[in-house]
Amino acid sequence: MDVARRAGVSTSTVSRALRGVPTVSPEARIRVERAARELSFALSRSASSLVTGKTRRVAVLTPGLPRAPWFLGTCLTGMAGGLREAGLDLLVYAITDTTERAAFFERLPARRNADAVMVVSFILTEEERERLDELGVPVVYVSQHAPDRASVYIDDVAGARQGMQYLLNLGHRRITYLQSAAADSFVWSAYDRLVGYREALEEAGLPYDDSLVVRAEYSRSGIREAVGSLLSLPQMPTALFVESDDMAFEVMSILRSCGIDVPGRMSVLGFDDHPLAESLDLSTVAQSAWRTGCIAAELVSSVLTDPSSDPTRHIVLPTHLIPRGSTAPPPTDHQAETPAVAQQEPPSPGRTVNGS
Amino acid sequence: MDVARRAGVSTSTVSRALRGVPTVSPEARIRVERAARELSFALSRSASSLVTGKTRRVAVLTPGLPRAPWFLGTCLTGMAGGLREAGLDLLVYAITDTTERAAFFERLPARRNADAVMVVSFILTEEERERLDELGVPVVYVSQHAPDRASVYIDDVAGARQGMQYLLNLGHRRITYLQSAAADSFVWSAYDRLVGYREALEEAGLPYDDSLVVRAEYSRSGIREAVGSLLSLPQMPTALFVESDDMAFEVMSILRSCGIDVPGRMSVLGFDDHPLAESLDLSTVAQSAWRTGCIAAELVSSVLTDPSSDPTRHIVLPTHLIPRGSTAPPPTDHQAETPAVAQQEPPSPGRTVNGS
DNA sequence: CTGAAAGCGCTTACAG
DNA sequence: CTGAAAGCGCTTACAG
Repeated sequence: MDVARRAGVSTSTVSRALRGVPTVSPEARIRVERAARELSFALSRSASSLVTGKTRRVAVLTPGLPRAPWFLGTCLTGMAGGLREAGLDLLVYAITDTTERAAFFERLPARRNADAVMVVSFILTEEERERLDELGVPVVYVSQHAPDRASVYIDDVAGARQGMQYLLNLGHRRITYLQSAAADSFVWSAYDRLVGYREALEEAGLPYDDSLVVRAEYSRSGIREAVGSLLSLPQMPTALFVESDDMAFEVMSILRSCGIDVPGRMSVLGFDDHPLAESLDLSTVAQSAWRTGCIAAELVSSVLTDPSSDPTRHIVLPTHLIPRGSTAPPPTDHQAETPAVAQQEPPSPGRTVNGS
Repeated sequence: MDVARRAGVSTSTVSRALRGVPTVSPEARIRVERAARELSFALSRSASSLVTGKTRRVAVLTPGLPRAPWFLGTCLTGMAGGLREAGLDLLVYAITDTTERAAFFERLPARRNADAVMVVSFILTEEERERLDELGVPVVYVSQHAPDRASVYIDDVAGARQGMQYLLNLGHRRITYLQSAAADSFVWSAYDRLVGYREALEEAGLPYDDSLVVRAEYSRSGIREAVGSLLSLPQMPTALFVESDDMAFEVMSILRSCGIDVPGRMSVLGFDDHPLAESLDLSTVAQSAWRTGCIAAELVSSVLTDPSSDPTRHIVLPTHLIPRGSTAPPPTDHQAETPAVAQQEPPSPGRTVNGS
C-alpha cells in the first residue's frame, strides 16, 4: 500500500487505523489518516470482503416496472440513506418479467454478493421465499407481511379504521370501500384495509353492506365501471374510501366529469399520501414510503450487527389521517330525509336496530 | 473449490468454463456446469474483482429526497434492467443533505467500488464534476446536459416546440409558458424548453410577450400566485404550457377551483407524461424515464466494453405529444372578437406587425 | 485443452 | 501498540 509507505507504518496498521480499531497509537492514526486523505485513498471493498466474508452490501429486489414508481423511488432512497449510516451499500436487482424472475431465483446472483436482502413492492411465492432463505443471509420484507420472516409494513387495519372513523365523524353512514381487483401485489394491504373497514362499521353499530364494497380493475375504464355500479345503487353512498390515492385521483376525476361535486355530493378518501395528494387536495390516510425504507434499512443493519436479534421481527409502522378538501359532511339530502324514508324499501333489520 | 472437485477438474478450468472462455472442452464444460448447478454455486464478485480490477458494478448518484420520485423510481429500474443485460449490478448512493454531499465528494466512496458512475436527478457543480472525473472511471449524466461528459437527455427544445405547435394548431395565439422558479435542478431543461417556446412563436410569426412567461415558486401558493397574475392580465392567455406535469396538475386544480373550465375556457398542456397524466386527462409532451435509464445503462456498458468509444457522447432522446382532454381550441370569445378590438388599449407595435 | 503457481489488496491471528 | 506472514477465492500468464 502506498498509504503505508507514506505514513511510515505497515499495512496492518493502516488497516487498523482506517477501520477505527482502538489498538492504534494516536500518532500512527493521524499519519495514516493524513496519508489516506492526500492520496484520496478508499478501501477496496472487494479485497476486504474476500477476507472478512462480508460484502457490506445489501441487495434489494424490486419489480422492473413498478406499479407505484413514486413509492419505490422514495422507499429506495430511504433505504439507501439508512444503510449508508451503517456503512452499507445498496444493490438493486430489478426484475422485469417472468423469465428474469425465474432466472433470478434459479441462479440467485445475490449469493455471496450481499450480506442481506430486502424485498420491496414485490410479492413472492412461498417457494421463492424459501429459495431466498437458502441464501443464508437475513431477508427483510418491506411494505408487506411475510410469515416467519422479518417484515416492515404499515398498520393497514388501524389505518383503514382511522379513515373510517373520520368519515363516520363527518356524519357519513353509507360508505363504500373501493379496492383494486389486482391480486398480484399488496394483497395483505388490501385484505387488512378491508378488515379495518368492517371493524369500524361494526364498532359504529352500522351493518356491513356487501353492495358497498366494490372491486375495480386497475384501469380508467375499470374504475369508471365500479363508480357506475355505485351511482346506480338504489341508495348511493355518500363517501368513497378508496384503497389507494392513485385510484382515488381517478375516482375524483370521474365523479367530477359526471357533474358530481366532490366533496359536496360525494366525499372521497384515499390511502397513501401520494406526492400529489396535497396538490390535488385529496384527503388520505398517510403512510411514509421514505420512513418505511429507512426503518427497513435499520432493521437490516441491526440484524447484521447483532446476530442475537430476532431475525423474524415484524415492525408495524403507524399511519395518520390527513384531512383535505375531498371530504366533507354528507349532503343534507332533502328528498331522502324524514318524509321520504317511507318511500324507500322497508328498512332492513340492521338499520332499524341502529335507528331505534 | 468444491465445484472443481465435484467436476473432477482444476479451479482454472472451472473459472474458464463459468466465464464462457472458449478454450474448454465440451465435456469439461458440461461437468462444471452441472456441478455448479448442483451446488448452487455463484461466483464471488469480490474475488473476481480483486484480480481483474473490475467490480462489474455501476454506481448511481441520486438525491436522497427526490423532487420527482416517480421519475427516479422509473429511471432506476430502467437502469438496473439495462445493466443486468450487460451483467452489471447497480449500486445506489442517495445523498440527502449538504453534509452528506460534501462527505461524498471528499471521500468518493465509489472509488474502486464501481466501474462507472451515473448521475441522475442531481445537478452537480463543475467542481463536483471534476472530482468525479478524478475517479478515473466513465461518468454518465442522466436527464441532464453535462459539458464535455457523456450525457443522456431528452430534446427539450424540440419537445417544447411540439407542444407549442399543437397549441398553435388548435388555434391558440396567446400562450403562456409557466416555469418553476426553482433554479437548483433541471436547469437546462427549463432553459431549453423556453427556447423551444420562443422558436415556435417566432416561426408562427407571433410576437414574444414577456408578460406571458411567468415563473412560479414550486408550491401550491406560488403556483396560485402565478395563475393569478395571468388571470389579471388585460388580455388573458387561452392556453398554459406548463414546465412539468406536476405543476400542470396543480394549475388545473387551481383553475377549476376558480370556476375556469379546462379546457373550455383555458387549455393546459404539461411536460413529462407523469404516471397520473392519463388518469387526470392531462395533455402533455411525453418523455420516458424508463427508456432514459435504460439507454444510459447501455451507454455505460458500451463505454465499458469498448474503450475506443467516445466517452463524452451525448444521446438525445425524442419526446412526443400526447393529446388528452385538458387541451381544446380556444373559446370563441364573442365580446373580445372583431368589434371589441377597438376597446382594448391601442395595439402594440409587435401586435400590429402581426396583424397587418 | 488443462493444471500448478503466482498474485490481486486487504484482514487477522500471532509473536513481539 | 506494531509488523511479518498467511490466506480469503478467484483469474491469468505460463508451461505442458
